[in-house]
Amino acid sequence: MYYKNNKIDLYAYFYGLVRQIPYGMVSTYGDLAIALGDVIASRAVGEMLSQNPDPGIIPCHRVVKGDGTIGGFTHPEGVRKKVELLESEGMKIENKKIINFEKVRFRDFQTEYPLKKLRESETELYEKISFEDCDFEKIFSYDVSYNKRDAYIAKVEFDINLNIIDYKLKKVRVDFPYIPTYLFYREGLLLLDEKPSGLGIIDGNGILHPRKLGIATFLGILWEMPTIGIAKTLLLGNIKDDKIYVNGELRGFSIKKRFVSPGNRISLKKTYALMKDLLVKGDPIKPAHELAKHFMESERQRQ
DNA sequence: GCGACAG
DNA sequence: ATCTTGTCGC
Repeated sequence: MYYKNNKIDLYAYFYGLVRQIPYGMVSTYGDLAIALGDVIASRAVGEMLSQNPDPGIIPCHRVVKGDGTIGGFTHPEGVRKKVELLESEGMKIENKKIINFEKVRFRDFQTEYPLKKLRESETELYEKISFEDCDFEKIFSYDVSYNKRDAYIAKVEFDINLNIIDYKLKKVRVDFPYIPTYLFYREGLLLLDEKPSGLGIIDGNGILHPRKLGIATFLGILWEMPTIGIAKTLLLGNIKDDKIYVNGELRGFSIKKRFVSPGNRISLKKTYALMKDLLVKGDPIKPAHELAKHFMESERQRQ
C-alpha cells in the first residue's frame, strides 16, 4: 500500500508542491490537483491553501483560478493582498485577470502523483471484497466532527435492535483533506487501528463508488468484517424505484432518503432487507453524529 | 449559465 | 464536514 503505517500526510506533500512554484510565476488550483494525481482535488487545493501554516515559505498567493482570474485569499486584507503580492513579483493584472497568464503559468511540478498511487494500490485490495453474508451479534457506527485539522471521533456500539450499548470518544489530527471519492484516506485511516466487532454501518458509501471502494468497503476489507455504507447524498448512479444502478449494474438502494450499499461480507439482498428494517427502528448515524459534535464543542470551550 | 461534487 | 483560495460537464 502507498500509505505506510496507515499514514499519508497529503497536506505536507501538497505544501511541498506549492513551494515549487517559482517567483514571478503562478499555478492554478486545477494544476496543483493534477500534480496531486486527480483534478477532482481542486477544491481541496483551495481548502489546504486556506490553512497555509507558513505563508513566508509557502507562496499560496501564487495559486489562481484556471481562467487566469485571481481567486480567493484568506487574509485580513483579502484578495487585495493577493493582488498586491503578485504585482510585487512582476505580474500584470487587469480587471482581476492576469495578463499573459499562459506565459507565467507554472505546471512543471516534480511529483509522484500521490492520489494516482493511492488509486493504483486499491486494485489489489479490491480483490479481497466478499459479498457472502455472515453473522454478527452487534452493530457499530461512528461519526467525525472537524475543526480545521482536528478531528473529533465518536464510536457507538448498538445491539441488534439499535439500542445503544456503549460509546467512545477520541480526538486526533487529520493529514488528508476531504476529496470526493477519497473519503477513506481522510476518515477511514483515523479509525483503522481500533477494530470494532459486529456489523459496521458507515456514514458514506460501500460499492456505490466509482472504483467500488467507498469508505465502508475499505473498512470492511481491512477489518475483515461486514459493513454497509449509508450516505445522505448520492455520489453517483441512477435511481429506478428504490434501486441504484451504475452503468446498468445494481450497486445499492434508496431507502428512507438514504443511499445504501454493501461494504463487505454482505450481499445486496441482505443489505436491502436489513436496512429497510433498521432504518424504521432509528437512525444508526445520528447518535455518533451528536456525540462527536458535542465532544468538539466542549473541547472548544475548554480552550 | 447552472448544478454536481460520499463527508 | 464546515462556513467558503474550483473545475468540469451539460
